[in-house]
Formats: sequence, structure tokens, C-alpha cells
Amino acid sequence: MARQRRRAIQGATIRDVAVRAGVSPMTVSRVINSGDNVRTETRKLVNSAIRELNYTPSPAARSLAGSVPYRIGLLYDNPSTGYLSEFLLGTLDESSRTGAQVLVEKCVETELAGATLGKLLRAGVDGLILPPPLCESAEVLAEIHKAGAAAVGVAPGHPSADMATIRIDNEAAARELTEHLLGLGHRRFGFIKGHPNQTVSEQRLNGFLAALAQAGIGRDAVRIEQGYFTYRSGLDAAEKILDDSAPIPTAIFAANDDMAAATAALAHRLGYDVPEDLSIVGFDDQPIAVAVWPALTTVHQPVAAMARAAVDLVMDEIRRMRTGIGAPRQLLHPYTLIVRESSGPAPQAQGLSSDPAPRPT
Amino acid sequence: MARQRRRAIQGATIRDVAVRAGVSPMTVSRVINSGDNVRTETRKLVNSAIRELNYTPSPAARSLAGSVPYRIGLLYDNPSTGYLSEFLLGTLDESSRTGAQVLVEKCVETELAGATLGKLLRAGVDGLILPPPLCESAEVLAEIHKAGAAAVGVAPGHPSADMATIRIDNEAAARELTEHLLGLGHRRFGFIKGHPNQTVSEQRLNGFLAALAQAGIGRDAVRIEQGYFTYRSGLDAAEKILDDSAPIPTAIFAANDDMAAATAALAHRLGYDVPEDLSIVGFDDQPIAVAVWPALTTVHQPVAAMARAAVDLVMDEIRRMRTGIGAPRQLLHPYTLIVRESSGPAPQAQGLSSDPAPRPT
DNA sequence: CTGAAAGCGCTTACAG
DNA sequence: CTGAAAGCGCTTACAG
Repeated sequence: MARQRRRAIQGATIRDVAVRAGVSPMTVSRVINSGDNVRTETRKLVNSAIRELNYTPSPAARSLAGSVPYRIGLLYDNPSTGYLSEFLLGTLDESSRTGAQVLVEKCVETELAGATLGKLLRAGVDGLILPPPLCESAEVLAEIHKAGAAAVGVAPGHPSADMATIRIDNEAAARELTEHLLGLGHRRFGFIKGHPNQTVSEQRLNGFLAALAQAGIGRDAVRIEQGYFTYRSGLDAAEKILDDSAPIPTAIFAANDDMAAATAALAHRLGYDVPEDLSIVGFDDQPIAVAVWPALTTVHQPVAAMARAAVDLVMDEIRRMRTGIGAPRQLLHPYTLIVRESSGPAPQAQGLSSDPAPRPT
Repeated sequence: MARQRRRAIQGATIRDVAVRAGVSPMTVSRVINSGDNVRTETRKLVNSAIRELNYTPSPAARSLAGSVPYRIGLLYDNPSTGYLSEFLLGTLDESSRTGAQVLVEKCVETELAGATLGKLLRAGVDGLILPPPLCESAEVLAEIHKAGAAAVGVAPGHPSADMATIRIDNEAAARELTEHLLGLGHRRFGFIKGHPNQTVSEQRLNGFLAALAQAGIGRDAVRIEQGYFTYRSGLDAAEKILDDSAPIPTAIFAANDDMAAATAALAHRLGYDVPEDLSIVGFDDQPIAVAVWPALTTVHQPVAAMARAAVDLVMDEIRRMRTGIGAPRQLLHPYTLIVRESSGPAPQAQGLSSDPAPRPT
């Protein structure tokens, strides 16, 4: 009779919550799943019991009991491995915590996004997480909408009426980073743009230009080149800026860290000291930012946290699609300016330098 | 009464196997877990029933019934982001499939591995997955052993009596890659070693040297430099090889792709054509191998598959630790030689070239 | 809107 | 060496 079973080391179970809230386990189940068919008052009671007990449903039990599990698709399209690894870190963390099942699929070519997406949908995916640049692919979004699946876009340019989004304020961040450079006395700039298929590229440029405009610096003191977020493209763009300009800028703002790292590498090759002769700043705070020397001044984008939020949000969205109530949520995450060694006082910082740094050989 | 429950889409259950074998589910459970306390004949019966029904135990049910859920820790120490992202991809995939809970923790400094590990153990982790180089950290392994936790080492140098391991045959792969170069007529080589804290570095070198020895090529035709698996270290090593050698080698084997990519970049900078003047090969087949131009000839290491196997294996190990029966499993995964554009016929391949490529400027 | 019953597939703890 | 019973934490399918 007295079968002793060591109590799971875990924490509270659905029964504990039920007892605490004075309802049946069934009602708790309803609250954590759809929230539907439960009186508002009851739901509140249950929710606070959940919070007090710090209850998390057991994924194993859930999946065993045969609830249609939350099947989430993560469709990605060749972002940098630095971004991807941090994104996956956050996803793994949160999916483990919540017991969500995540199917990952790489979209080999953007043109094939539709096919890859179809594969996920056929696998029974209820919702999708779309990191950049897929979050802005009209084709992908249309397909998802058609299939009636939930979606969360990570780092799109703008909030959306059709899907939940998680973003940072790229324009404000770029402005702040530029103000940092202005504060160091820089007055002649280079800017390497991001890939044109992402709105954030434009926003980072806009923030940069806004800061310059506010400081009264004319467009003739700025050399802008197109990049595509890759190291290679950064190298090409930096080459154009550093080879053709006379005098060269005293600071270059690259729209991401990969391109900033490439710019630093090229600057060294050309014999410039960073930041003595040339300050360089990036964006994103990816691993490469501290892997290079000097470490890059940049804007930290909380990629892992955004991925964690995406997992939660897509589960919310799946529930929302099932109940049909509410609108997709739009989250704004905080960014942080990270000042490291790649930015320093402008050379001859007596205002508008008329004495450009000599071009070494 | 007639409660219809949709039968799990899955396949056979433990009961199906029991019926087929004419035993109770309990006996089947014994067979799949320890194999102990079961008559040899009975075990055979059960095993063939398992095979015929293609039965796989449900991880969710196991974890639920076992009351102690499988909590797995993934401790990593700063591998390349390319490796990490692929590793996480595999981990996410398999943990999602099996319902295992994975806690990921980055080990900021190798010296602090103990502390980070303690954190995971306190969080109730039953088993650990250790990607390189932690799989070879004596301190970490001792700590795990002391805590009585299960462990799986991914890509250590050798099988281990104390933990399960998943490896590829690095020496054979390096030999095969070198034979590819020999087949192209190369007779003067450079080799960039991997980080000395990993046995695989040594094994890749050994495989390389073994192939040369077999081809009757003396050590004087080989220039070996130390690298540390990073792009930066590859640059430094390549510089030594290409700056100081006269004549330069016609082929350079870098112990991973990052260093091979760096070598290619330096070669271009110095005005050499790859593979016209110089063939370059890497190892691992990470994303950077196809991101650079020319794409790298390399050895594909199935990192994602190894990570998936690690998740399964650590669950096996956790069960094994609980039952105390059996020995840790040692898995060997297949590698694949991938020939791309960075390797080609040796210049003036009329045997031992006495007419070295001119050094361009 | 809410709950009692049955069951998901497996294991632990007993009893032979 | 083997099995019947109870239970892991949750959900589905009913019944109110």
C-alpha cells in the first residue's frame, strides 16, 4: 500500500496549482493551454497560483498525454554564424524550458523559401519563427498567412498587423553610436551600409545621418558605400572608402560587426592604426567584435533574449490563432552601447581637421 | 465506455512488443534498460520482437515514469561560431524530438569550468554533453566524475573508459585528404597545426605525415607551423610559411577551415592565385569553407549528426549510471572528403618541381 | 464554465 | 528470473 515514490525533484505539479487555486487540475490545464472557457476570475486565481508556485508544465507529461504539442518551425536563411549560434542558444534554452518542439530548417535559397516552408507546415508546424531576413520576405509571409499558421518576426524593420514582432530601435541605436563618435571629435565619416533586403540597414543609416545633421555636418563630409553584412562585402566597401578618399575619414561606421572587422583588417593592412588614425564601429555585438583586435565599439543587440522571447511569443500566437482573440504583440527590446578599443579621439581633434592623417605605406 | 483515443501516430509500444514476445511489458522494460535479470532466451525473444516491430521507446514516457526527468547540460567553451551553430542545431533538433531538457552554459574561461559545471549540477543536471575542447579537460572530467553525473565527450582524441564518446577518425581523414593532394602532384607542403589543447590537432598532423611518409616524401619538403584553430592564428602561421619559405610550398594543409580561409586570404594578398599557384585545404567543412573564394576542399565532419547522437547517448548514459550496468558506448561517425575549388594540380607537376613559382609583387 | 474518469507509454517498488 | 499493480504529470473525451 504505502508505495513510496520519491517525489520528483521538480517543482510544483498541475495538482499543486489546482489545490492552491481551489479548482480542478482540468481548469489549470485549460488556463495554461488556451485560457479559453474559463471565467476571468478563475483564470486570475489560477494564474497567480502558477506564479506563486513557480509552476512550469512538464513537457514530457504534456507530450505523453497527447496534447497536440506546440510544434514550432524555425526557418532561417543564412545569417552569419555568430548571429545564428546566439539565436539558437536562446531558442534551445526557451524551448527546453517550455517543452516546445522546435523544427529547424535552413532555407537554402531565398527563392526556395516557399518550398522549405511547405515542408515545415506539412510536418505539422503550428507557428513559425522568422529571423532576418526572412521576417521581411513577402513571399514567406503570404505563404504562412495562407496556411493559417502563426508567425513571429525577429528584427524586422517595423511592427506588423499580421504577425508578432520583436525588434530593437535600430535608428536610435545608430544615432547614439554616432553621437559617441561626434563626442570624440570626429567630423569626417565613412559609412558602410547593410544588405538592402533588410529595413534595418536603412534605419541604421538614417540614425547615423540624423545624428550628423543634428551636429551640423554636411553630406560632403560623409562617404557612404554599399555592403551586404558579410566580411567580404565589408572589405570591398572599406577599400573604396580608404583607397579613394583624400583625406580619409577619421571614423567609419559599419552597419554590422563583420563589416567593421573587415574594415579594421584592411586599415591595418594599409598601415593605419586603429583607433589612433581611424576609429571603427560596428553593430550587433557579435562574437567577432571581441575576437578581433582592437575589440570593436558596437551596439549590443540581445539576440539570445530576442530568440527566447520569440519562442514564448510564437506559443502565444498559436494560442491566439486557435482562439481568434487579440492582436499580435509587438515587442521592443533594449539595446546597449558598448564602447571598446576601436573608437578613440579623432586625430588632431581641433575641430574640422584641415591636416589629414598622412597616408602611410 | 468506448473512449476513443487517437492512437499515437508513433509506432509500436512496449505492450505490442510484450505481446509479440509472449512476456509482460516489465520484461521488455528490463531488456531495453539493463538486459539484466532476464534469461538469455527470453531476452532473445524480446529483442527480435523489438526488431520486427521496429520499436523505439518513447522518451517522454520514460522521462515521465522515471520521475527524474532527463536534464542535460551542454557546457561549451568558445569554439568557433560555425561549429557552435551547427552543434546547437543538432542538439535542438534531437532534444526537441526526444523531449529532453537541455540547459546550455558557456564556460567563460577554461579555468572557471569547475564553477560553471557546478552551476549546472546544482540545477539538477543528470548528464553533460562536452564539445571540444572541454571533452579533454581533466579538471572538468574529474568534477563530473565526483558528482556522479553522466558525460558524453564529442570529438575527443580517443575513446574513454569513463565516458561515452563520439568521434570521427581524424587521422584517417587527414591521410585521405593528403593523398588527394599527392594525387594532384604536390610534393612541397605547408601544414598549420591546430590548438595543442586538443588531441585531434595531433591526429590530423599524424595522418598528414603518414601519407607523406608512405609517398616517400621527406620532412625537408614540409614546413609545419603552429596554429590555434582561429582565423587570426591561421594568418600568422600562413605568413610564416609564405614569407620565409623559398620556394613556397605548392599546397598548404590547415588543420581547420578557419585557418585555411585565413591562408587563402593571405595568399591572395601576396598575389598568389589559389589553386593555380597554391592549393589550400582545410578540415571540418564549416560554413566558412563555402563563404570564401575559392571554396575550400576539406573534410566534412558531421557536427549536427554528432550533436544529435550526443543527446541520445547522454540519455543512455544517465540510465546506465542509474543501473550501474554496462560500459560507456564509443561511437565513430563517418567523415567525407569534400573536393572543392581550393585544391588543384601542382604547378609544373613534372614531379619535384625545381622551378618554384615566382614570387609576385 | 467546470470537473471526474480514463489513458498516454513507461518505470519503480513489490511480490513471488 | 518474471509479473501485477500503481503511478509519473498531463490531456482528451465526456458529462454536467
